Formats: sequence, C-alpha cells, structure tokens
Amino acid sequence: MRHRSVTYSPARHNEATFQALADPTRRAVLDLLRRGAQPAGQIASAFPVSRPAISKHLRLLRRAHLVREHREGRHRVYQLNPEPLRAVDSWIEQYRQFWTASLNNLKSFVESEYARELEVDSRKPK
Amino acid sequence: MRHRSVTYSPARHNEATFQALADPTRRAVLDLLRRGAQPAGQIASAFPVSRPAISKHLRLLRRAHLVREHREGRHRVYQLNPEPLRAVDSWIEQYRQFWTASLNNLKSFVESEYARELEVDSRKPK
DNA sequence: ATAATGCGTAACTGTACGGTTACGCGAATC
DNA sequence: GATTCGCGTAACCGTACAGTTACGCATTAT
Repeated sequence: MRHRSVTYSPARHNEATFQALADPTRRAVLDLLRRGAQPAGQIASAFPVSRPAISKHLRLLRRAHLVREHREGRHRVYQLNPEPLRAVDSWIEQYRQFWTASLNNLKSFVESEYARELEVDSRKPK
Repeated sequence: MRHRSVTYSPARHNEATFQALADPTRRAVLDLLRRGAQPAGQIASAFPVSRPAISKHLRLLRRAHLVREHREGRHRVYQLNPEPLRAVDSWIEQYRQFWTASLNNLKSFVESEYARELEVDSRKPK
C-alpha cells in the first residue's frame, strides 16, 4: 500500500530529503550543525525536547543522508552533509522565475544577478 | 561549543510550507500547476489516486498558501502561488555555500564571499 | 572492578496523514 | 423539476511520526 506506480515522476530521489525537512526541529538541527560538527548530546541540549527525541530526529536525518555520524570514544559526532539539499534547490529553481515575475509589478526587470543582490539585502530579521 | 541559548527558533513561518512539500504527490500537483491553472477534477485525473485524496492534498496546499482557489461555475479552479517558496529558497540559500565548498570535509568556517570564490576553484570530484 | 557518561533503542501513547468509499450540495443541463 | 456533473467532506482504516520513560550497551573515569 505504501508504493504507488511511478507514472507521474514523483522524484523518489528527493523523497527522504523533503520528508526530513518537514519537521522544524530537524531543520533547526541542520541549522545548528552549520556551525560545526557536534556530539548527539550537545545537539540535544540545544532543544527543549528529550534526548531520545533528538536521537530519533538524527536517525531520520541520517536516513536522508543529511548528516553523517562517526564515533569518537563514547561520543557520536554528527556532521552536516548538505549534499542532498542540492536536489531540493534544483526543484525550487524551477519556481524561481515565477516569483520574480509576479513580484515584478515594479518596472525593474531584474536579471538573475541583480535579483540575488536584492534578496540578500532585504533579508527579514525574523 | 557552548551557546546553550540557541532559542530554538523553528521558523514557524515556513512550517506549513515545508510540511506541504513533504509529500511527492503535492509536489507533483505544484509541478502540474506550473503549466497553468486547472480545476480540481482535471488535476485529480492526472494522478493514480482517488479524487478525494487529491482534494485533501489541495486542502493542505491551500493551507500553506501554495495554491489559490476560485470558483468558475461548478468548477473550482486552482492556481499556483509560488510566493511561499521564497522562504524555502532563502533557507536553502544558507546552505548553498556548503555543498560545493565542503566536499573536502574541511569544516570550512569560510566567509560567504570567500566561499563563493573558492568553490569555483576547488573542484574535487569526491 | 565499579561507577558514571553518552547515546541508541524498545515500548507505549497521541496525532496527523494518505488512502478509500459513501454522501451531500450547488451549478449546469434536460 | 429532475438529473447529471464537479468537488468538498465525513467516516473509517492503517501507518508513520513526535514525544515520553525505561533500559541496555559501550566507553571513560575512579
């Protein structure tokens, strides 16, 4: 029941990645790991949920290959692996033209370079 | 290593968006709508699942503001609204520097500008 | 050897999907 | 007015989390 026919190109590849990103805690873990690799316990201490909960999140992130784990003594160090995010990025890429076009009631027909400058500047603080 | 006060900012804003993108069928619906607005029935006919199933997917997409609905007689026409994807894009943006620069596994603490320069040069295949 | 750490896993609960069939309601057609 | 069409919703089932507490197994410290 869990498998559908692949008639509409569901991009099975990204499946685990998109699924892993669906949870805000997991995204926050990734954000945390951008600052550097950390052992599981330290990651858990940054969140208001229990350590086993984080352990399970890490399992899903592992399954999606978004993190790598290696042992150091009795520590399990987790490291960010942003590679799978490229697939997400290229999926989003197909929509980028839409929101720049629709946003452009201003006369400025922004070229991709110029647009990038803009959105870096107008980063919302919240 | 310290920084225990990570504040756990889960970006509640994107919450519904990421969640909506987690399902491959919903992503395929969005992909379909890129070609133009369509009534619900026509969308459903493009998928191997039942019409009510698609109806529920559309509800989630509506909740995430990824589609707009308006009535035309007895049809309910759905239209793509890519705006929320910008938030996803800017989240991913923060990782863009990583996935090319960090192939060498140096936990590059590089400045964003510098990283971008580097990644053009250091093309390690593995 | 014994105790304390670090962390995954098992077991259990509640909730949100993802899918289905049955149904209902407004719009269009006859 | 009766019927058909288009589509959302209700009711129901199975599964996958998200969280918890209890436990077990290495590794390190005493």
